[in-house]
This record gives sequence, structure tokens and C-alpha cells, in this order.
Amino acid sequence: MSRVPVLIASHILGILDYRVPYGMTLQPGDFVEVPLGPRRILGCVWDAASDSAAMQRDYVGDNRLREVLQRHDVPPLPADLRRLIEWTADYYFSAPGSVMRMTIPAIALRDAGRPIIEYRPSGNLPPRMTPQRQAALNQIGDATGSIADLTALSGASEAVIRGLVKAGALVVDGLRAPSLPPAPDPDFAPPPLSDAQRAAADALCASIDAGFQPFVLDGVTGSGKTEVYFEAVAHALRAGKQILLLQPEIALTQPMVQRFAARFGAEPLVWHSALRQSDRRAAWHAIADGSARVVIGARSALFLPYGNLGLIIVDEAHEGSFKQEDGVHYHARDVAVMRAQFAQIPIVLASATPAIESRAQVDAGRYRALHLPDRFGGASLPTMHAVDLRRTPPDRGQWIAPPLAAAIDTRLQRGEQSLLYLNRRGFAPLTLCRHCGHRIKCPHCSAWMVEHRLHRRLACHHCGESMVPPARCPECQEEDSLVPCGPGVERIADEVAARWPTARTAIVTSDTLWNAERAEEFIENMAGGLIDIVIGTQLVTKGYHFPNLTLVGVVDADLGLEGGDLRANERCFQQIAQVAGRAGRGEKPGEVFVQTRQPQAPVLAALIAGDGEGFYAAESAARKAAGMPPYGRLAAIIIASKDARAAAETAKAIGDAAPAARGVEVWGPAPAPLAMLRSRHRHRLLVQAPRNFPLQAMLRQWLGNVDWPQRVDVRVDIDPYSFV
DNA sequence: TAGGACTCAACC
DNA sequence: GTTGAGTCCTAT
Repeated sequence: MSRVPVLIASHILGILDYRVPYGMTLQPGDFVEVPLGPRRILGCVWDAASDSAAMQRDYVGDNRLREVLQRHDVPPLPADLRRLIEWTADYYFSAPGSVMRMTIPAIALRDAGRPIIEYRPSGNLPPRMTPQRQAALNQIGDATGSIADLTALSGASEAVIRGLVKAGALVVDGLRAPSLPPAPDPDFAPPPLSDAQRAAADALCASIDAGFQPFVLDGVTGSGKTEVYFEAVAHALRAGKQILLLQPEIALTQPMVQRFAARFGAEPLVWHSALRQSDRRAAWHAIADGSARVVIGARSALFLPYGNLGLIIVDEAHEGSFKQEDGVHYHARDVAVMRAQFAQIPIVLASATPAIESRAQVDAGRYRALHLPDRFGGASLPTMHAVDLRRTPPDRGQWIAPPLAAAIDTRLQRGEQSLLYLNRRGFAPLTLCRHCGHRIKCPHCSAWMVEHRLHRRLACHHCGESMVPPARCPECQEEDSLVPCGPGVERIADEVAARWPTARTAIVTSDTLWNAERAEEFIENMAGGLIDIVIGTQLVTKGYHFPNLTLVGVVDADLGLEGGDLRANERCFQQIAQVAGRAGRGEKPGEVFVQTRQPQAPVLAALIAGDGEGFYAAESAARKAAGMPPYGRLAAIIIASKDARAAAETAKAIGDAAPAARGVEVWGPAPAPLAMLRSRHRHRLLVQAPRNFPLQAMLRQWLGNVDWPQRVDVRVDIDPYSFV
């Protein structure tokens, strides 16, 4: 009788033992279907010996074992990835089954080999049009995809989509042969490199096939980091290895795909959450069998079962968006380093503004720094100016102050491009009744509804709730009393249109640039000189290279310092340094205007003076003195429930059970800053511990001693980035 | 006494 | 997460 441990693809369950049916052979890593109660569920055959904390389990006698139903005909999960799953589950205090789930999409298992039927809009409207159908068709636009894809894209129910198919508004798109990207050619178009680039590239190339080695590739914006790590990619390609290039946002993959294709003569494989089902299935198999040589992707590409991985590159490695804030709370940059370690391969963290965490690793001698001191091709860094909004304020109801407006005038006269940066989507962050003072709030969250004039909606940026802007105040019923307060990018765009009516503008946010086609269109319009002024959120701060863009205006630098959390200063510095780096990347020099009410704030003073090293030194010293990361450890415990009383009581019970340990501080429980999210009441505790303290073990023991009702959700966020 | 709302523990 | 069993309550 043979038994196998199977890791169940479940939030709650870990490893369960099953009987291997006669005639079936199973090895660790095999994906299987197993019975679970009355259901069938995905599992992965695990290693018999596993000392990971998350894998602890009770022993069940042979007589109670049920049989494995089926072995899926897909490549097994490699051992290094199984170790990474265990490490991630242990470190981030999450269910190993949830981590395992991230290695394979359901579509890769279902109907293997059978084609996936995809649909496109026929252009014919259904005979019977309903609001749901109209809204779904609007969202779909001219996209194609399976029923499941279009359901996700439209936000409608599957029944609505099937109805549209039946009514002839969506028709079968014909079969697209799953096409694998042609092999990239390492010698297609190698660029000339500067001496500094050559030296850094040589160091990276020497590390291929030489075991685990983390690098921090640090160079000012425009210094040619991409060309350097592309040399390492070329070298890994020649060695027959796969390469993973991680990016913080989907929106950055498109410019990267184009740069990659120009260098290697073929597009890489792209992996992110917006892939269609057919592409996702083909991509997964190409990754698992090693035929996809280079994969560019967002966080979720990190856990895929590369058959033959030889190099990982984390682009814009300082980005906070690498930290996943729902489901498994992992930090893709840190997990990527662990993956490289388990796989014994090099990893490159590339950034113009490395995180303090990464700098500390360099200082400690664990990571190797490669430095590019100058901009490439003789370009110089842009000149920085502070615009003191107290001394030269904009007119009432406007946000562009005279010095910045004058600089834009000059650019328009010279035929050069300008970029206005404001990290706020929509038209106005708050809608206020000037009669009674009522502020329009999300019904499910303690947050204001943000006006999106392009969509003619008020939207909650936390839960996705959206409503038609009311004509009268919902509180006092006064008509025409609601006024927008504060600026978002759409409002800045209105101001630009009023001031420079002939200027051609573009708004760049996740609302306007949500797919590859839109992103490509924007890049082409910028390169072709069809845009004079770009107004954008952080989406435009990275990755783009527009030689004719010579002016950057930071509309509200103080916004970045708000909140005052652990990383506010660092984040503010990085965002402004990054967006400033878009200016003057070609032959023409760039200028940056930073609008602020506090030009004396240390972060802003350092940015204006170009004293990045001074800023980092001061910030690191402050973190060290306070015992904050990376010189100390943090974990947040978040308690959430629709039942306000149960949430508060659980938070108190957890707080009361807090163990006393030397050097460990516990703050809270306290209502979270975002006290209500998706109709759930939230409380938080924050735990601070010394750097080498076994924080996870302490938390496991602590929470293991507390009971709470099932309707209360308690989760631990290790190394938190969000403090709401 | 049937049925509904709810809680709870098991799932190998 | 999902399911089925158990508990308590109310409407007949």
C-alpha cells in the first residue's frame, strides 16, 4: 500500500495523505486530482520529508486514506520551486496551498490540447438591448477572448456574455493557432556600451552558470541599465537558459517588449493577469517545458515552473508595487531573491533609486553593487527647480503655478514635450456639498468617492464601487450644491486645455492605458511628436524614453509626504527622482519643476540639490535609530469582519495575548486608518522586533493561543508596505 | 414537527 | 473554501 502526501490547492488545508491507486506512479511535484469530501480538487504531490512550519500535519491511518483520482498530464513542479513554496508560506504566514495555486492556472489543466473558443464583437447590436448588455459591450470594446475572459473584462455575469453570444452580438473569432514566440537572437543588435556599462555587463555575464549571486544594478535614470542587463540576458541565452524579467506593473511590459524586440529580434513571452485563457495556457506550457526562452511579467510570473531558469532580473526593483497586498502578501523582489537562491542562479535588482533594504544588503556584503555613474550618450541629468507654492501660488481653482506655466510655454514654442506628474487618478478626490458640508463617501469603505469625469462616475479606489454623480446633495437635498475639491490628473488636463487650447495632450493613468494596444498607441504618439503635454500618474514615471521630452512638472510634491508612514520619505524621493528622470534623455537638456509648500523638507531639499546620497544616508540612519526595517523587523496583524463587535473583540483578545519578548514592541490594537473596507470593520496591530528575531515563530505561537469566531478574518502581513 | 437561520468541525 | 451535521427557534 503506498501513500503520498498531497498539497491541496486550498486556503485552509495544507498537506493531506492519499493512497496511490494500483498502476499509477507518482513523484513529488506531480499535479493530481484528489477527492476532498464530496468534491474533487487540485493537489500537488509533495515530498515525504518536509520540516517547514506551514507543512505540519496530523497522521491519519491507512484505513482512512482515499485514492488519488488522476495524475494531470503536465510537467511536475521542480524541487527548487517546491522549496520556494514552503519558504514563502512560512515567511509570509500564508497557506502553502495558496502559494502552490500561483504556479499553475486552472486553464493549463483543463481540456489539455483542446482549442479554446474565443469570441469577438460582431458589430451587430442584440435585438433586445439591456443596460447590462450595453455596459458589457462598452467594456469589451473590440477585445477578443473566451467567455471567461470577456466575463472578467466586462465585469458582467457569465449569463450576460452568453446571452450576447446567443443574440449574435458576440461571434466566434475563429481559431488562433497558439503561436510560440520565435527564439530571441543574442547577437541580433548588440548596442555599443560605455566603459562603465561594459564593466557591469561583464560582471553579470561571468555570473551566469556560476551559482547564486544577487546584484544591485544601480545607475541614474537614463544611464543604460537595460542595455547592461540585456547583455546578461544574451549570455544566458547562449548558455541555453531561460530568463525571467520581472516588472512592477503590466503597463511597463509594452515598452519593454519593444526594446527587447529591437535588441534581440524577437518578442519575449509576456505573462500577466490580463492574458486571455488561450494565451495563458500556451504560455504556461512553453514556460514549463523550457521552450519560452525569455519571460517578461508582473509579480505572478515569479511562481511559474520554469524548466530551465538561468537568470532573474527585477526591473525597477525599488517599486512598492512588488508587494502583493491581497491573497498571499508576498514581496516579489524578496521572493525572487529566494527563488534565485533555491535555483542557484544570479539575480539582478535594477533601479535608479534602489530601496534602502537593497542598499543595506550591499553594505552588509550580501549583494554585489554594480554602479553606472553617468547618463548614457553624453546626456546630462535634468536641472531641478523648486516652485514654492506659498510665494508663487497658482490662481484660485488652478494648480499650475506661474514658473511651471512659463516653462511649459517655452516648450510649446520650441516644439518640445512636457510631462505633468500628479499621483492621483480621476478628476477630483473629494466631492463636497457647499450647502451642508456633506462629503460623498463610499457606502462600503471609510473613503471618499473619487470623481472620474471621463467615465462620468464617482468611484471608490478601494473596493471598486461606482455611482452616477448625484444631481443633488444626498444629505440636504440641495440642488447644484456639489463641488469637486482638489485636483486629479483629469482636472489638471482641463486646466491645460483651458490655458493652452491648441496644445495636444494625453492623460496617462491605469484608466486610460489599460491594455497593450493603448500603451503602444501612446508610445507611438509620443515618439511621433503628436503629443505636446502628457498628464500622468506614477504610470509615466518609469520605463519610458522620449528624447524630445525636456520638461517635467511635479504638480504636488507634498502629496508624496502625506501619510507619514515608514516609507513616505523614501517613496517620495524615488517617485520624484524617477519622474524627473524622464526629462532630457536625448540631446536636449531637461528641466524639472517641483511644486511644493515645504521646499525646506529634507527629501525635497535633497532632490533639488541633487544630493541623493545625503538623503539615503540620513534616512538609513533614522531607520537604524528607530529599529525600523531593514535594521529591525515589522509585521502587521489585521483583523477584519462585517461584524463590528466581533472584530473589536478579536482585536482586543489578540492584543491581550501579546507575548512579552525582549526588544519586541506591540502597538495596538487600534481601528485601522481605513477602518472600513468592503463593508468589513478593520483593526490593526503592529509588531516590531529586532532584525534577527524569529518573528514568524513568535506570531505562530501567539495567534495559536487565541480563538476567534469564523466570521472574523485575521491575517498577518510580514514586512508591511501598506499601513492603512 | 417541518423548515429556516445559524454555528461548527471536518475535509486524508 | 465547502459541506453536512447539529442546535435553536418559529410557524403551523
